[in-house]
Amino acid sequence: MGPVIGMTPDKRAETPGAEKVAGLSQIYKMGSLPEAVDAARPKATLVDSESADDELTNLNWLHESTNLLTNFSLGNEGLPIVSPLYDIEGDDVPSFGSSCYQNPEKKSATSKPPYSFSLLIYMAIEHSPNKCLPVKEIYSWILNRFPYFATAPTGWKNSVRHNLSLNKCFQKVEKSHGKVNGKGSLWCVDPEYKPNLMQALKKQPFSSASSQSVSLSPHYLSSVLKQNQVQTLKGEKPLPLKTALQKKRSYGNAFNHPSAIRLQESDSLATSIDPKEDHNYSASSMAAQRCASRSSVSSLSSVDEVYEFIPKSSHVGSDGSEGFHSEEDTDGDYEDDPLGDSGYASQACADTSEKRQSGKKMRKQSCQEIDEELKEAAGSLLHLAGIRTCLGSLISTAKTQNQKQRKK
DNA sequence: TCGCGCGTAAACATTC
DNA sequence: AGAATGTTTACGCGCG
Repeated sequence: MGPVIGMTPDKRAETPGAEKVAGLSQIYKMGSLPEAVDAARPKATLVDSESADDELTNLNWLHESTNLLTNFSLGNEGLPIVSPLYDIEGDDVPSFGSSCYQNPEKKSATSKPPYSFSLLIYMAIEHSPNKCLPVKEIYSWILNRFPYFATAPTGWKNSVRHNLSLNKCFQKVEKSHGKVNGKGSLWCVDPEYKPNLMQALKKQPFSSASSQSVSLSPHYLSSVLKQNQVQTLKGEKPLPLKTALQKKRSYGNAFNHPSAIRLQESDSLATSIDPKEDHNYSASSMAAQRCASRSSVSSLSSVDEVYEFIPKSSHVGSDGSEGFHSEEDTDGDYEDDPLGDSGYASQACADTSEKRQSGKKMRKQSCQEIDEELKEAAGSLLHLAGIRTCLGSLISTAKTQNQKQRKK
């Protein structure tokens, strides 16, 4: 697929699937623009905290970070999602000049879409409310968006499946334990690879090139908190949160985004990568850091918290013994789909309330996790504070006793 | 020229 | 049994 020039975000009215997806844009409007979230929220808090910089050892920074974490515990609304959806929906992207962003999808009614299958799949999945789709719905989305495929040879479906299987960006999620209705699994985008996909999308000549800024994940902040804790334990002055964050941020994306590591250190990394393993979007470089960085994934989509991914290398039995289940049963999402083929997307519109509820559940869950981390961090700090107080009182007691003894 | 990303085709296995 | 789905392999093409 070669690059195709031009694309306008507002092609809803022109494509069959437009109405369906238009509803989804509402969901995305729940979230702020990536930069807005990333920059505005945390930074605003940090600026407020400036006055506390002189009191490095007090717990103010914890409160500040609590505020930060609260901001990030709201689920997708607070997440710095950088998504092609912004590109496509376009509603929230003021930076699009129509001059550089015409309508390739419109064009693609008769010609091939400007996206690779990987990106098409990515977009399809990202458009889904739950950020995961069965193959069939991926087909549907692509067909709706790119009528080209309606007349194209059926081989493209094979290519889609081929991409899903081969591309490490995509992870399979078991639909449900029962699997009563429908075959196959749901496919999600591995959050670790989202930056890579975004990068790939940005490489499209018409892409929005929305900036990819470092996001502050709860885990990331937590790590800052813990680092400060350690410093406190060591008797060192912990850095004010603001400073600590800036320090970590100074490592740029490399700190948080494996993809960014590749982008910035591609040379060094590329040489250490087994090309065989490195399929799309430098998969192995990502995989290498996956275990370690899983907890610091910056783009915590709802899917991240709800599903565990099925490793592609492992052939998991249908019983899912080694496989993964959604903590929340996805049956409600896909099974008993009365709409058949067009099903998921349109159903998504109809089931918005259900989705919202499940979204709330997810957010609740993530909130709880974050709360637990916060509690843990706060607990440790309080513990330290307690120890300090005890030590202080012990020392003062000892001093007074010494003085008394001397007087005697 | 070579490596890489990508598209395509095909064979095969699994599941429903 | 047949269709849908998932996996794997192979090959060719374009690009840097």
